Amino acid sequence: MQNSSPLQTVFYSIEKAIKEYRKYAQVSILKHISDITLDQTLVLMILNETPQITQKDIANLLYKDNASLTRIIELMVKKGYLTRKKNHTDGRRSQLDITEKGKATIKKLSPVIIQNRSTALEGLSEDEISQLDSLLNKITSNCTK
Amino acid sequence: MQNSSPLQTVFYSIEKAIKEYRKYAQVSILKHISDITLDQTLVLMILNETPQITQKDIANLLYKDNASLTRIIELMVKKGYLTRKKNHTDGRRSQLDITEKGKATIKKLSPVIIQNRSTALEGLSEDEISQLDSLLNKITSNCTK
DNA sequence: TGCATATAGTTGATATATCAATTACTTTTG
DNA sequence: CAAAAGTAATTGATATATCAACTATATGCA
Repeated sequence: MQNSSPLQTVFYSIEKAIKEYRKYAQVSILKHISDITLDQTLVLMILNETPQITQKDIANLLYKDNASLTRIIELMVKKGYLTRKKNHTDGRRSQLDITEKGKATIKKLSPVIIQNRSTALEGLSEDEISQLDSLLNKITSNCTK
Repeated sequence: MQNSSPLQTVFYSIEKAIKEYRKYAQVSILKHISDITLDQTLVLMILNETPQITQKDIANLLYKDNASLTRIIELMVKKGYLTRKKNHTDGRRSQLDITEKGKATIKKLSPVIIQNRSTALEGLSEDEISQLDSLLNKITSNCTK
């Protein structure tokens, strides 16, 4: 890795892989629902599994900034996927609830997401996937300590 | 991989790794130069190696949209890292030239970028890095065909 | 209790991502 | 050569990323 060229490093491969996956996933989502993004879909799925979760924790799960989450949620409320009100026991929190439209969307898109992932991982064995995961986690940990 | 949970997939590890790397790299760049981003630095380095390159090709190298590149270049011109004029032989192209400020920046930041990468890859063998690369490329190829 | 500190979320400013439409120019081809 | 097709870059619109400052509320501890 003593290549001083700005390119040809594994970081470009990482960028490329995640961008192509996101692009592919977005296109495949849009074949079913025309006004939702991949991230918004993931927010729906997370809320569906963990209804009491805070925006902060959703942000952490998706590796997003709180500010980004605020705006993503805003759009989702505006488009009728969610409602937002204050939490009774803790006035700082928002209580996010999935609307009927949101529920229908989850039903429609969950299998799409699963299918996308499995397409993207075609030809990789379980061992390879777990090694990939572990190598990536090493990089993450090198960058965060 | 038959987990229907939106989380716990390798895609999150990919996102996380690249985001943490970019964050780490950006912080380390800002210790040396206060008004430049990682992407802008990479544009400088690419231009330095390939002075005649088009914006389109820079965009392809960095996996960015042409529109993004236009705006990144705009900011770099505004901040005095580059100049832009029309190419004589092909009027559609821009001729981008690195200013003295840009050259000084490359000199200062090239070793920083290399150091960042090597820190991020600490503890990974060459074999592991090339396996990581190859697994990521499989994902990319699954998503693009 | 009462203040310091911590936490959840918002807002502003700026940078980037993405798609579609458009401009300006070039190349191809009939 | 002229029209058609292709290419490089820009622009507009919208979504997201990121940092810093801020608001509102909650909690810890003297």
